[in-house]
Amino acid sequence: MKTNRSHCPLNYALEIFGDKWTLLIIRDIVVSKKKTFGEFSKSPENIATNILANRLQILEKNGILSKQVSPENNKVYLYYLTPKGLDLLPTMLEMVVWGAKYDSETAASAALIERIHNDRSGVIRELSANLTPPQA
Amino acid sequence: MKTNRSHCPLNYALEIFGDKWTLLIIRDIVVSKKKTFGEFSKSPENIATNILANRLQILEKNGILSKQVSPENNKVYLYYLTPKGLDLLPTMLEMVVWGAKYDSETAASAALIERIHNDRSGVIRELSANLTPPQA
DNA sequence: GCTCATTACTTGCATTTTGCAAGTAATGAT
DNA sequence: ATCATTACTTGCAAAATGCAAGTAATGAGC
Repeated sequence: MKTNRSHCPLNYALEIFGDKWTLLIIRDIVVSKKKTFGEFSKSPENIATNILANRLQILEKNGILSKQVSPENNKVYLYYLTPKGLDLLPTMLEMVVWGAKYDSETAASAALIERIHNDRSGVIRELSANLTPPQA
Repeated sequence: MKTNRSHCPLNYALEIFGDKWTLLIIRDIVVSKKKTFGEFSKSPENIATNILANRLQILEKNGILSKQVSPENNKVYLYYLTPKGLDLLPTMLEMVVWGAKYDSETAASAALIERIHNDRSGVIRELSANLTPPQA
C-alpha cells in the first residue's frame, strides 16, 4: 500500500480529497440530495464515469461514504455520508465563502453567504438533514 | 484560455487549489514562515521542483501570492501572501481540524486543535503576522 | 419466460499531469 | 576570474484524466 507523505493534518486531508472532483461529489450529496451513481454523473461540471467510480471507491475506503443497496430497487446503490463525511461541511463552507468572495461571477447568493456568516452551525444543521443512512 | 467548469463557489476554489500540493506551499508560508523557492522545495512531503514552480506560478496568476526580489539579495525571490491568500486560512484550519480528528497518527497537537476551537480568530491573527509584503 | 430499458459501472485509448533526475542562467562570494 | 548558490527549466517515464464505447445485473412490460 501507498505510504503517507507525512502526518501533517492538512496533508492527511489533501491525500484524501485533494483533487478537483471529490468535494463536488460531496457537494451534490449535501446540496442536491443526490445519492446514486447516475445522479452524480449528471453534475454541471460533467464528471466522467470512470473518475466518478474511482472517487466513490476512495471515499468509501476512507470511511466518508457508505454504500448500500436501495430498499426499493436492487439495481440502485445509495451513497450516504458517514459522520466523518459530515464533518467535511465546515471545510466546504469555508471554501464556499472564499470562492464567493473572490469569484466575480460567482453563482453563490449573497443571502447564503450571509447566513453562513451569521449562523454557521444552523446552516450546517440544516444541510445535514437526511444525509446519513436511514433507520440508524 | 481554459474555461471554468461552473461558477459554483466550491468549484472555483477547487479549480485554483484543488490538488495535493498547493495548500502545502501556503502551509509552509504560514506555519514555517518560508518565503523562497529553495525553502519550499525542502518540505517534508518532498515536492518536485517543476511542480513547485508550476504551483507558484498558478498562485501568483490567481492573486494568492505576490513575488518580489529580496531587498538583500538580488538572486532571491520572496513570495508573500496577498489578502486573498490570507483568506485561505479559515479553510485550511478547518482541514487541519478534520485531519487531526480522523488521522489516528496525526502530528497535530491536541493543544493546537483546542486553540483553534476556543479562539479561532486569535489563531488566525497570530498566524497572519508577517505574511504580507513589508512596508505596505 | 423473453425482450428491452435502466443502472452501475468497466475498458480502451489518447492526452495531460506528475515525479524524478539532470541541466542551465543569473547572481553573489572569494 | 572562479566557484557556489538560487531559481528555475528540461527530458522522459509513469500515472492520472477525459472521452467514448462496452458490459453485467436487475427490473419492467408483454
